[in-house]
Amino acid sequence: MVESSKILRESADLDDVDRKIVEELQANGRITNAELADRVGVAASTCIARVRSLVARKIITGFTASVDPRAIGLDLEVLVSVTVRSGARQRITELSEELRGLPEVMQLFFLGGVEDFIIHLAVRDSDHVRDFVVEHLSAHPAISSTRTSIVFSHHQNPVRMQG
Amino acid sequence: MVESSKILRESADLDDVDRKIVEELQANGRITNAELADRVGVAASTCIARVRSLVARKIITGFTASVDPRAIGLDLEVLVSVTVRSGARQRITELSEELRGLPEVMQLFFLGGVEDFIIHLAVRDSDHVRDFVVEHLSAHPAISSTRTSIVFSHHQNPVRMQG
DNA sequence: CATGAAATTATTACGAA
DNA sequence: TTCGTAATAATTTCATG
Repeated sequence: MVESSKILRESADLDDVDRKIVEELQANGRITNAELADRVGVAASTCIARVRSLVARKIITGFTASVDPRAIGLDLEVLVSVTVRSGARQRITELSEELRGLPEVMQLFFLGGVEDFIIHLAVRDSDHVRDFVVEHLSAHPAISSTRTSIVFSHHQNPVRMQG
Repeated sequence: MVESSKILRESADLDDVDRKIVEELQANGRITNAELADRVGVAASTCIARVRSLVARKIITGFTASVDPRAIGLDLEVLVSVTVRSGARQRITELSEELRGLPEVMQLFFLGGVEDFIIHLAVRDSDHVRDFVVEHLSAHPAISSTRTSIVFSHHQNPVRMQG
């Protein structure tokens, strides 16, 4: 089925206009359509159709405001590495769902390797970390061990085209 | 200086309207101001002033489109843990600046603990990971060791109020 | 600070190329 | 698909409470 795999790749293929739109919207997701159209060099009506197509094709998965955790009293970020008890691996999915719902959890990486998860937390202080780990991790029957590291700084980049 | 520390905290303090705006804009950063005002229950002119204040106070640090790396041919995500050579710790800052500029790097966590960094990469395939590690990490004089883990899945949550 | 109203801009269907 | 246009809708300034 060479055809269908080619079609699948083509459907995600971005031309120069799409690429520029994606770049601009990653840098400023609240830019007006008119301004975006100007920057990209197409008509406003073309631009809005392109943006909708990018969203419909799930190339753009959403638009979000970035919030500084420190600005709302969450002064401490940590990464917690978690190892799941062998024989409880089938419970990883339900555990991950549970963790995702907790307000402290900013990110969850489900991994292959020695560690099964890494949890990125934003919390008030070190007492809050301890409470989180005790309540949601140490006590959990599927969890074998955890390791907590302080995050001194954290940078997030836009997704960039490569190759 | 009880006063000044109180003032600092107050300046970041959000009332119910601010909290609702932050929540809505994290869920949909491209919502119109009119719609946002409706949802929050204030006049459009009030709403836009609140949003600007949140941005001016750096509570909202930006607005971005979320892009699916797989949709643009970056089919593999990995975390690379990096340990810096003791005696080269003062070079961590410059190394981090260098890494941030690379297109593969989506996130960079600068840590306290056994590992000094964790790098979150989006790449084409395993050859691409190997090339990245060889070119930018193994060869670097400040780097002592690296460990790479495949990311099976990755979830990102909005920042949520706590307490 | 918040609001409503007025003026300015932006969004968006749609017809034509 | 792209564009220009025209109607609709949103944004933003500002005077007033």
